[in-house]
Amino acid sequence: MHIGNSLSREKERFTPYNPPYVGMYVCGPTVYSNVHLGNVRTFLTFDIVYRYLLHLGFKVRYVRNITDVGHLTGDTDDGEDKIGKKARLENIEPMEVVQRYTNDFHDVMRVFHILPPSIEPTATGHIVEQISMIEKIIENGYAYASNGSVYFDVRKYAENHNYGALSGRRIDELQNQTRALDGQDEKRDPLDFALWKKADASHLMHWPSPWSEGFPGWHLECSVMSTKYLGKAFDIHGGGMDLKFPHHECEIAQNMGAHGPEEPVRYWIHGNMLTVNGRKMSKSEGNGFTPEELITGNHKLLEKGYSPMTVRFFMLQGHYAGTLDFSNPALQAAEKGLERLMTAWGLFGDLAPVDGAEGHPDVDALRDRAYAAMNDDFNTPMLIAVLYDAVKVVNSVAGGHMPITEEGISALRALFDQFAHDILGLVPETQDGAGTEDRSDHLMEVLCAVRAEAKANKDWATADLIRDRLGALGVQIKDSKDGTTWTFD
RNA sequence: GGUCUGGUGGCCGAGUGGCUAGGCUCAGCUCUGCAAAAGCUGCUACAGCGGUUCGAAUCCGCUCCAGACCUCCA
Repeated sequence: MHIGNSLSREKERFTPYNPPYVGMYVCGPTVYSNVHLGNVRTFLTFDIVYRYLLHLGFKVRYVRNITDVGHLTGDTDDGEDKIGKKARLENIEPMEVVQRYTNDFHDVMRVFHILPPSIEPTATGHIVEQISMIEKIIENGYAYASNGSVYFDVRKYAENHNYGALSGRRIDELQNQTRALDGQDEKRDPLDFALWKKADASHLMHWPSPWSEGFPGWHLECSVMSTKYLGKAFDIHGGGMDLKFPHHECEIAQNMGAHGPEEPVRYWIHGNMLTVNGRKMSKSEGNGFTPEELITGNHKLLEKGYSPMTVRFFMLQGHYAGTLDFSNPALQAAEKGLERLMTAWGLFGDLAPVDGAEGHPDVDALRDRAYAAMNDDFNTPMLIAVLYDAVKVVNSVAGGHMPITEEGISALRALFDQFAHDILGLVPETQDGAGTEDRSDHLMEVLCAVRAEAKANKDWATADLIRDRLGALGVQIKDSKDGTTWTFD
């Protein structure tokens, strides 16, 4: 298997440090507002990585954090904690903010069938560890305290480390660009970043430390929690493209500043952005959808509602490393495509072997291509193309156009179960009121029997009446040689 | 300005130095009482200009265009 490593900018063969164990860390959300679809895309990307590694038999420890403190609204010293700000605005405790949006995040993950990680640590749960990591970095000479805050000494670090290796930035160029920023009096150098910030009187979230009553810096929690649960050097670190700099660059610096020269992460994976009309989806642009808006279609940029599975499928039709543009025609195409895939998948129930000397489908070849697609940097669009070839096979067999053996059918079924279900996480969307399904199926059988009787008598008026009236209710009738089937909207 | 992505047929979106991606749309055919579904067929693209090559959309250079990051953002 090969992974596109953003550290080397090349596809590299995946070899874990300690097989069959794999450690994977993904930067989770900051829980101060609702997640939008752009966030969902990133977590979906790593859901696929996680699922595929599990499918291959790896024992994966998947750590995805919740950032519940520490990120400021701006770079200046008077910048306010986002969570604190929200708490002030809504007149509630910061931890209420955190809880509310953590719950929301979990709900959204569930709606999109994104598996929960093995460990979901929070920044506030690791204040002690963060303080001790700062102490280590100071001990090693890469950080200094100043007026109750602690800063990472980027210049000092860069003397014997390659700061900027991940993002391709050169320190001298960064220097030029940062010079203009203000509110940096405490720093020795504008490039330095905070490990600990002294809290001013208005700050709601603060903890005691050797330096001041304050709160941890922006990038520290991920270094601390990845080290704690995955070790000083682990296999995969993921996150959105927009975290590459400065967040991940700082993480590397903190890890190496604290623990020594070993690269903390072997494979960096960055998911690309979701765009809307060519623009990055973000909260400030007002072009982000919440899942609710998406499902109901209640948003000015949406022509109609789209189901979570449609969106999941749509996102998987593009490769994670490229940007993906969110548009109504593209969503509608995905909706139809998914329906065709699901319909074929549902046909397995009544698929029977068909005799024939020649023209048997080569299911082994399909499976090989499916693995080849996933092994090539989790190429889900290519996998989906393979699945569509399998759809054609299923439909041909179902239509009696193609011979197949009993083994062929079960191999085909396994292909769908493993790749569409286990790996892509696609499941048929449940109709409202699952408990009523049996009864409505029985009712449909009755109606179809009546209609078959009418058709046998060439009473087309009655047959069409039944079909049209059911169609108006959202039930599609499809006749074939072997009988009649139906689908619900 | 720097760093980094990308520009593919009507739309979305893969990929590869030479051989059909796939989905959606559209047209035709088969099947069918009609319809739908399904199957088959067609619409054959790779920003522009140079270069390397027997051969490039795929490699190299330049140009143009778009986007992201460089301040919090998945």
